[in-house]
Amino acid sequence: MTNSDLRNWQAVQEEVLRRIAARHWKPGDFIPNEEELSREFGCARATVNRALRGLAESGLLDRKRKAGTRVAVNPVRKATLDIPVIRQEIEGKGLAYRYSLLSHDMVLPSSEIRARMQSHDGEKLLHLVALHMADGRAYVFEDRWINPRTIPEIVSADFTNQSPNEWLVNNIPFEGGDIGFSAISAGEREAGILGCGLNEGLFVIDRSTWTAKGMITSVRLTFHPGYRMHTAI
Amino acid sequence: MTNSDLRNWQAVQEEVLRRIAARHWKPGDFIPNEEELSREFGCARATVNRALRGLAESGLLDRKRKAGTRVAVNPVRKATLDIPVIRQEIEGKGLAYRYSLLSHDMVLPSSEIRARMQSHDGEKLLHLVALHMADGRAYVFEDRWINPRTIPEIVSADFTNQSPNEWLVNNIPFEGGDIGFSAISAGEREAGILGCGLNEGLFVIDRSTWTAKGMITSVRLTFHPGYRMHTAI
DNA sequence: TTTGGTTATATGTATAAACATATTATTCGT
DNA sequence: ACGAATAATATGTTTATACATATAACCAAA
Repeated sequence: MTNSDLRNWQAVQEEVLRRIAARHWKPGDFIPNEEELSREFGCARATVNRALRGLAESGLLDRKRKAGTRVAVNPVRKATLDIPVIRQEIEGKGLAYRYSLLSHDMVLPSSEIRARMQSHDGEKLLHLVALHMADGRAYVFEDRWINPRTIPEIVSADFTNQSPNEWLVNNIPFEGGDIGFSAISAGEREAGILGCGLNEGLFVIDRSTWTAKGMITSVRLTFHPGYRMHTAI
Repeated sequence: MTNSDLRNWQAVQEEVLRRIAARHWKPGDFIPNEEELSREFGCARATVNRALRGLAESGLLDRKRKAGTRVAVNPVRKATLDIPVIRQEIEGKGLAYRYSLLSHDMVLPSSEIRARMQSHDGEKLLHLVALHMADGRAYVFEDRWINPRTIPEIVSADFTNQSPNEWLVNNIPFEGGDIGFSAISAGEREAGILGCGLNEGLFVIDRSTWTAKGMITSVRLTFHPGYRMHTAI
């Protein structure tokens, strides 16, 4: 019954997964400790550790020092999604990418944007609006605020051939950020830019990124109707 | 200039990150190999490996055997999102959870659903519709198809006190799945169930999960207007 | 020039051994 | 009975060493 030569961490991981799936180890149960498992599987404890650490990272196991390892009671599954540069996403689908800059101003932001960008009172920010097209059809538009205090180079950047999205990705490594996903109903502005009907449901991504020096940028990406973001678990 | 005692993998990781952020190592550049770095940092190669592997997993480095390690040219950032059970998501926000089952039938699926569920021709599937409420207000509704061939226990399950979502999470460990995120515009049905206006933009999650035995379930979660899914990177 | 096999090399993995650290369990003093 | 000090223990990490594996680079034969 017990396999006696699981000598690599992938095999150990699969066996543990199998036992969880077979409900041999049920949610909430403690599983044997690393040392016992390593003896059972005939491998080193480090190998078991590697396998279990992976499962804990993906939320399937809960581990605590001294307490032990247990099967997660409520498997909060973690999905990882790739966030590519828009041009690559479009070209990756085999479509022709085109981009146009719709506006480019230094303006005083609304209080909401000012708060999100942690900008000073009365400080102007760079506001960019750009449209990304796939095979000539509107794909997503990018409404972006950038803080020139954090990124002085931005004022001399040329966005005629490269989108702000791509410029930033290529030039400014960021250290952290947060992303929100939501849906809106197309208003006059969105319908006009994307060329879709009023009130169509549109997928929206809001993203803010920063470095140690401060807030870099905050952007809203509003996608064409029917857009679907996809991932596997 | 060179730090001489980065003896744990977190410190190594931070130093590598710092050099990338400082553009000392630019996108596309090869970085020194593990052995060189371990000498520079005064630690074991395994420690460097641990640090770099983590950065590669999060998409910041590209590693290939023999070729070496380079800073990712187009940092496809990976965001991980937690997918909790709906009850927990609601209770986690400090709101009162309630749930009601709107319908519960064995029916012949549409061809689209039949394809997605990989069900046989003429085979009936379990169709469930349930509404999840937070503080008495519609939060999300769950439109779910389940294959009783894969999950025979499902036909005798009682969904009066436990939602299909929670029943499945607690009883059927799954092995794989895929998730799609999109937006729709509220039609009659959605507006009726969620109690929102017609044409409001609604956030939608489509998820299918399976085990080795076959397709388990396919569900569409349609959220209330204004819902926002959130994550950090 | 192309094809195919060989070699060198960087990452990937496994191992034992030791120590670190968090946290539970126990014991002891009051 | 209660809280504080202490021991026990499971995971976490580091190390040196060895071997595995993918593959870039090179070289030779067609």
